[in-house]
Amino acid sequence: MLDKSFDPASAEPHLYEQWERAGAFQAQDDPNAEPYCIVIPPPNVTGSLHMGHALNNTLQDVLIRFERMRGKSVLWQVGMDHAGIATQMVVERKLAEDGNQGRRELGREAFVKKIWDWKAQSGGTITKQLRRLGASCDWDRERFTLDEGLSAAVRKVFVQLYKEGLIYRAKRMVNWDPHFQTAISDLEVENREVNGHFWHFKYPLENNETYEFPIEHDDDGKPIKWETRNYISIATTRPETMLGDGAVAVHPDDERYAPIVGKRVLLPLADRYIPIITDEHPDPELGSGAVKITGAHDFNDYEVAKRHDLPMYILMDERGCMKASDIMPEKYVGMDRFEARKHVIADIDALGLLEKVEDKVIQQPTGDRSNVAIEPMYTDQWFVDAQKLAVPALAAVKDGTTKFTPKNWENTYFHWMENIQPWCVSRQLWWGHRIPAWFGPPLSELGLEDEGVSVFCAESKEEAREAASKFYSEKLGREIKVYLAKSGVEGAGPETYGIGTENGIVTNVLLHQDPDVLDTWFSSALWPFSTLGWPKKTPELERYYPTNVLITGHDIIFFWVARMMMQGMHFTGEVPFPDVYIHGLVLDEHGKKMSKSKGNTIDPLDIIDRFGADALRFTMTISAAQGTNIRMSESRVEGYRNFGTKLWNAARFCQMNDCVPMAGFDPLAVKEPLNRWIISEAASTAQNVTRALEAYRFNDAANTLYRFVWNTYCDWYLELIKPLLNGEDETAKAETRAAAAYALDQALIMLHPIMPYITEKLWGEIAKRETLLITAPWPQPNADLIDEDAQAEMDWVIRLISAIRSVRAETNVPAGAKMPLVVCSMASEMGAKFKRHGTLISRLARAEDISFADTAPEGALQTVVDEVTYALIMDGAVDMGAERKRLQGEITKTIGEITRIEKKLGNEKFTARAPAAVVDGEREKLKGYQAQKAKLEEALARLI
RNA sequence: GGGCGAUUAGCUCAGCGGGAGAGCGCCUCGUUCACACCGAGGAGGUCACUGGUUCAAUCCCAGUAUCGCCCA
Repeated sequence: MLDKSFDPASAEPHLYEQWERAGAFQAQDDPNAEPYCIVIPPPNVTGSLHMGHALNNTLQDVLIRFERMRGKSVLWQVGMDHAGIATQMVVERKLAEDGNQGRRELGREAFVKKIWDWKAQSGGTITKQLRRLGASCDWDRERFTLDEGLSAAVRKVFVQLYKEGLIYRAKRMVNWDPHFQTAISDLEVENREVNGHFWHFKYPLENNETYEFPIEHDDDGKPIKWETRNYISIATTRPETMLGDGAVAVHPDDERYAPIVGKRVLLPLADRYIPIITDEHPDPELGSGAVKITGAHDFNDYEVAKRHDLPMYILMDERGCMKASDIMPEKYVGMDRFEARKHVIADIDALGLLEKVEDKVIQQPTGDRSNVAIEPMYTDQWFVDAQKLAVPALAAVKDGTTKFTPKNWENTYFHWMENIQPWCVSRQLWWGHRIPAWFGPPLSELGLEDEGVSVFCAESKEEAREAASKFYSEKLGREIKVYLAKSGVEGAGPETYGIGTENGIVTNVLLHQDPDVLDTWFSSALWPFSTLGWPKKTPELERYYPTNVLITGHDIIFFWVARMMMQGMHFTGEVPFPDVYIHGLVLDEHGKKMSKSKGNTIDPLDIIDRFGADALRFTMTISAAQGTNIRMSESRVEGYRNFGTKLWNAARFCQMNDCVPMAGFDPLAVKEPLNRWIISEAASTAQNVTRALEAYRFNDAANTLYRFVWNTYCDWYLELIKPLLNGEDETAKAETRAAAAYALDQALIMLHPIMPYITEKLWGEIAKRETLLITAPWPQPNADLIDEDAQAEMDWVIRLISAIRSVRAETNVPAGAKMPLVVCSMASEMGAKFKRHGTLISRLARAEDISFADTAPEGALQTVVDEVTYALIMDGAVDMGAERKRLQGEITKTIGEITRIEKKLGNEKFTARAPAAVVDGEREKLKGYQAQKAKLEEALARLI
């Protein structure tokens, strides 16, 4: 006997173990089974389960379990990424908390070892949490982006792209994070609105020259008043960068400055002269129309500086502190950039050159992890030529090889891909894939004529050494030995090479590997094929690539989807997946993004603890309507927990009534209309759920099941079979028991992908089974199981019972009172129907002594169903006022319908142009309503 | 400034060219042995606004308003 309700806390771990022990999560070997594969969006090794993961992984698991039950050979490829910045940050913080040496004191090797130690101990929390959610991924194939296999894939990709010219090293503007002291990509920068200032400075003209500057204009915009100026006015939101100005630019059409274009101004504080140039970049309408150009510290200025060949003065070091150089005034050296800002402003003011200060809301580029202001910096970095890789990736979505669901996200993808920028992939971190590039001495250092660095990209040290040896030997015309510097040397870089001489002749060189690592997303981009074994031609790669669908949130379309598309197509020649399903975000009850700083996060594990994983999963699934975000509310989860309990109790009822699955039960051989009906309902539910899941319509699938279980099976079927089970007809009883068990099984099977725990538990509890539910076969579509006659008949029974209950309730008949029922029809068909269903109508509607007559007796309660009047005879006082009001209300409603349809049918254009089926349908409806109205009016007339 | 989305019952949301739906909440009644994490019945909506297309618009199109997200 089942307990009164399901206890998730005690049952879930056991069930999960059972699945794992049975090897249910591993793909089958059956070569005839169709393969089905999803790769998990790899969570961070530092991560822990949040609502976004809960949604994302629930949807994946729903599909995975669904396809597994459909008999496919299913692989849910699981794993984590190493999350370069985040992990390094976590471990550095931990070292500091524990009072250990810092990263730099420890040195690279020791520090990286500490991270691995940390990973072994505390990393991967999320994988345990995914198990609690019920995720049926193949843990035996778990991968990590820093695994040897995946790292080999990274090296191969890097080297090949380098050889193809699609990866290059260049000095360019990048987003520099002064906190983490690394470059980051555009995508890792958030533009946040902050209250800042606009400082207006005067830059005096050389030799105290002057010009006439218009200060008043007439209505046509013509200048009418001028003043004599010996300076040009510029405005900036970052005053400290003025120390690195290379020019002042004005728009070529800006006549105000025409007289001074080509002249020079004195850059205050720096005491340098810089030219006034013209460029399209300055907007004459904005500020003074003149713009200072700091080529090495601003993206726009950088473009201007390049166009005009202006010098790029690098002002700061990696921490964002002013750095000693030829152009840096001594007093600012070593100051933090914000400290320097204060001093620059004060010093300009002291010179009388501070014109004014405005308050201004500015877009502050901010590191998404560090939360510090990002500094545009001119540095050497590695870049991927994303523009070229984007071409096929873009085409694949345009031509439908890969489809997004919902489709509108394709626009986002297109827009980004069409405007894609070079991707900065080098990071000045220690945790990640070390860039497989080795630097040697430039040829200029070896007495040969050549500019630039000598770099050797190779998949291994040996290959790098070989390539370098060949290179130098050929160039110098003699055998040159190549040595590799020990890795982990602090401060090493491209300039750290060595030249060995014997007797003044170069005989050997020392190479040094690039100290930087690659962006984590560089390895994540390879995930769909690197996890399957690429570059090796493994059976898994052969079988499961391209994968079937990628499920993710829209926030990483750029970060990940686009990059997987690019790398996948470039290296495998195929798209990584034909479908991309983009789900919404999980928001709090008030529609706000959840965030730790807001304190509005809901912990999925807490929800699981309180309501069970199934309730959380059902909530996620039924809320996942395409194109919508999910507002998470506890009452919703509670409601679906209740749904589980409802299912549980239905099973309990079955158990109490010996409704156990019968071997060899043939649903097609069933006789009782009631049973034919529930089988038919189950079949159409199967059809609808299958279609919904195939189309990623998760909410439809869940809704269909909810209604089938609660509204059809529990509310009606189980109630309707009670009289039968208590009856005398043993044949009918046996059939009903088997049918009830069959329909329950169908519900368990179909609910399993969404609510795996409770369904598996019931599956095992209510009968001896040959297999676990997780591997039970999904219902095959079978049109023969749909019985429209049975559906129509039971629909009538239900509507009749509802109508009688409604009359009783509205006329305040005591709930327990039994009333004689008079069916006002002498049709033989009606008699037959009541012969079949009279007993259960009696029981469920609390009617007795069913009789047939031409007309209703006086003073009875009446209701009309399908044009037949049913009279309930009251014993004692009837609330006739209530009854009159009720009938009058129904008549009014019916007249409303009649009027509406008559108006429609009265429209000649409607009857002429609307499809015949629609017109006929309307005529039928009209007839029905008219008959009903007549019956209702008769009924009203019969009331005293 | 550009793009995308939302506006439907008190709340949270589905639906989407031919009779307005669900869950929660609310009101009334009910502990008859699956379930009070329940059952029965009920109230509640000019489907944001303005135009247009159509025989027919909550649904398609255009515009307006408000809100949200993304990009610059």
